[in-house]
Amino acid sequence: MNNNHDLLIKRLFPEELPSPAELEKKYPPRSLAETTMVTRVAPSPTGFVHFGGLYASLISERLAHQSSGIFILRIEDTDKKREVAGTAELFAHSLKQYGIINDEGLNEKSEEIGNYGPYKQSERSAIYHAYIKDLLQQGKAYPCFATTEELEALRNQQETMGDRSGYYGRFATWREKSTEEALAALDKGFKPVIRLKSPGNFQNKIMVDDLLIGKREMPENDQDIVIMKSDGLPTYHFAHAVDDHLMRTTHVIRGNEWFPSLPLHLQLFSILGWKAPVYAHLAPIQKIDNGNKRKLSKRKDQEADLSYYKKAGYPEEAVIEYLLNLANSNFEDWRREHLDTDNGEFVLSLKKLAKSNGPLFDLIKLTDISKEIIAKMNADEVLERSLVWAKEFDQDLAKRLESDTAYSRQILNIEREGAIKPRKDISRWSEIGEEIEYFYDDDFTVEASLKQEILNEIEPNQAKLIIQDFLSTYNIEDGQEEWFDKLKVVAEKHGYAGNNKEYKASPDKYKGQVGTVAKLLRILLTGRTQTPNLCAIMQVMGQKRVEKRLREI
RNA sequence: GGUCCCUUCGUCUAUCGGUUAGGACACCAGGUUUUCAUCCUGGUAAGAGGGGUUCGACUCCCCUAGGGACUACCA
Repeated sequence: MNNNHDLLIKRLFPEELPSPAELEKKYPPRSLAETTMVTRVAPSPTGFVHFGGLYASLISERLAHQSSGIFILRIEDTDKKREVAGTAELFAHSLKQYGIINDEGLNEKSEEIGNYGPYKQSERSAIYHAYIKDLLQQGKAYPCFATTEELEALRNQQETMGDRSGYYGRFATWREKSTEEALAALDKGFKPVIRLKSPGNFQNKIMVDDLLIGKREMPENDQDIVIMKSDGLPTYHFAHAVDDHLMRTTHVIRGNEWFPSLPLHLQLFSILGWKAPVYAHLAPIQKIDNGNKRKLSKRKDQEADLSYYKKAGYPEEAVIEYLLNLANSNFEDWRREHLDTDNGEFVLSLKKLAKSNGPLFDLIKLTDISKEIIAKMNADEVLERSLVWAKEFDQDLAKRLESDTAYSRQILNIEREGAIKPRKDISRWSEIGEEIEYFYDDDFTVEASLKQEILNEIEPNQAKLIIQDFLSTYNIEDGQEEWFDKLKVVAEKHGYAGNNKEYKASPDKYKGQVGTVAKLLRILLTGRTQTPNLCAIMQVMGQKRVEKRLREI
């Protein structure tokens, strides 16, 4: 009997495996202070980076580094069916782009760093097998040859009978099978999964503790869950326990979809004889759909995919600040008091993390934050970053920006550097193209209808005279005040009030007010009715261009 | 069905038994500006419902309702 049991284990794991003791030695406890946190983010590489993944990464990284700790990127690629090649690299790269630096695991150069690796679960098979073999030897796990069909049938039966579904208790038939039966199944070429022989009782209540949710009572786990799939790879649950123990993770920060598995995970740690990490289960970012909230979903919501923000051209720090805002609502107070401080200096508090069931994603708030952030940038930065964006997503804009970078820089600097109130009208790089369009001559036109609109307000011949008079005194060097004074003189000469108050006081005395004259210039120069400061625009455009456009009347 | 979580302005949230329930975004109105974007001032707007406990409840307890998660050889 005993011999057969050994034989079974040998047939299951013929390879040479390290012992648990050796692994303990190879991955020793980190010599860190009590308060230091070791955190990790553990995405599964299924083709894209989820917005929520960035959120969890941000929180984990900040907490680790605020405590002089370690932040790890581990790749959970145990589901070979869903894996999409290159996602691990994409994740590492994205983290880096958003300024989230991991100390261990895959870095943005696709190198693995750190002494607690490998950090890809598919490369850790020997480690998982070592522990599974050990559990098998101790009789705490067993092979199960139940087929998918059998399990399906079991589920159906349980459902109709009103039983809890799952592989547990009297339903866990392979738990009771003899070693010989297992060997026979093996002989027939069947590939088993390995199940945990759960010592739990569903009737027992255990206390679980979560940093965000608090202490809660939950039933003990009695499910003989699969710890190793028939392809030899571990399931999430088992890999989590092994990896977070061996990597010496102190705090597991993850989505609260895992909260129901907590009794199971605690049981795994206990069976393996390890101290469980501290858990913090994060509420997922949600979206409203037909009046109901639901998690952001890759399939339905483009904003679930991080690449959406890149393509739309939101600056990375805007996304980060939005996320910080969701994480700690006092972030915006901090931001008001520290206008120019890097958000890295904000101290993130785990305690202040919302306990709600998940905030709704708010694109408008992101936009607002983004406008503030871009407004603070200088022209060089705006040029450089919009150019980087344009090269990837808008070739025409890139060409335009590069055609005369000094000119582009001047355009982007209008009402920016040195301005008391810098413009806050750009929220994403994708808006720059339209914003600066009219400064370039290649396809500049004034729509006929627009021209007509102003010529209905100012009679055409008079408009010509106004332009003539204006150009006769206009000097490109004129500052704001001089410029406007001259405009007023011209306006008044032609029967327009010099300011709105005068006009309003006696509208009958005037044909209009100086704003109407400005509108004439604005339309001829830019082809639109709303632009930044006209004087500044003209200075940037230059004497020749201004004259040419104004004479196009 | 079972287990568990959640519920304050439209949205994100503050309040940790005594507040005119505060802020931010959004929205509306007024003001400043040559237009717009700003900026300034003001405004609309909230404790799911019902029971307790208490001198007093958004806050503590219970019930109901609504929403969410999990219930795989997916994570």
